[in-house]
Amino acid sequence: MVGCWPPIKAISGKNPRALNCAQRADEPPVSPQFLWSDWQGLTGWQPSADVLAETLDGGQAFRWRREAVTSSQISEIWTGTWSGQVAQLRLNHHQLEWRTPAAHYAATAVALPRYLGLDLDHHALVDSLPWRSDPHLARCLVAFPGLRILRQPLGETLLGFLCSATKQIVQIKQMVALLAERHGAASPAATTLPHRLPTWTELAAIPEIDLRACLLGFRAKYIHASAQYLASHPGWLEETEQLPYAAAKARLLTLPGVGEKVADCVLLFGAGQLAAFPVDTWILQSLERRYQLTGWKPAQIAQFGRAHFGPNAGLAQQYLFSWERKFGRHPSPDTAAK
DNA sequence: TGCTAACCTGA
DNA sequence: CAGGTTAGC
Repeated sequence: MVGCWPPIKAISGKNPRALNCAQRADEPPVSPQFLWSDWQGLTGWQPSADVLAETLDGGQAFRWRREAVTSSQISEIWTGTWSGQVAQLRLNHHQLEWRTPAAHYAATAVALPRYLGLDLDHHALVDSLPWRSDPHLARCLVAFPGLRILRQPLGETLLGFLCSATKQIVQIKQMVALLAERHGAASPAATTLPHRLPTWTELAAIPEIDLRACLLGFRAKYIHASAQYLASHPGWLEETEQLPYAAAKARLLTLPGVGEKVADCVLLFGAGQLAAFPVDTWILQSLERRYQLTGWKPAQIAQFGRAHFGPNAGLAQQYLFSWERKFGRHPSPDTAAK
């Protein structure tokens, strides 16, 4: 079973900022009260509900949860966590708003925009893609306006994608939720908030059998072995993060369980390396169907992707990926247009 | 820059 | 069968 966060009770009501509001005597002492900050507007990004969902829950990250809200004009709230941060996001009349446990406000106010990639000139990045000469790419860009590449912590991203082999997003989310719940530190703000993911040092101390108990299957062996390596090489991930794309990828590929696809995902979503072009089955399918690259092998597709889409190929990849998942479920002999 | 099966588990 | 990697032809 996966734990039930975020706590529904904690979401209700208005801004619980009244610090002088004494805790009621009939409230259970087992649920330590914490205060959410006021909702704050986020500038620099105005995604639709669909694009917000695709960004948070489209396979880049595995620790965001959507909750339906019935009692107001807001239809849903996303709760996510990374590093020591917990944040909620909502769309209020096209305005993206966020809040965090009040005690974390200052840190999250800095960390959230970076996590969402809002410190980058997204328009310029998209404009650098060859959409003028590529009608399918142009169609993908229009279909998901403002879709972002997240900038997640490298170590957590690595863990998530070590879980990802032949698994769907829901299952990966379940694995990392179990890892966090059973082996990660509780949030200092409240027991009802999601735990952190275990650090690689913590993971190294977990017997493989206990990892398997988190539904990891054969992936437990890879995570266990990678954890042994990382625990005995302090600073290895931090150094990897500083390297240029090719060198960083070569290093990641030495970890057990990390192949081409996982390495590129980790670098794209966990290190801001927009040159990384992960080739999974969706991208294989996309380039085969939309670019007539029938029969090309993953390595060839990757080479084509980097050459055709350029230094920000990873951004293009995310649009193609999202489009294929949403619209490409069944083959369509579409735009053979050149 | 070959190719294929085995690897765990459950939506 | 699933958003892959690895061992072993």
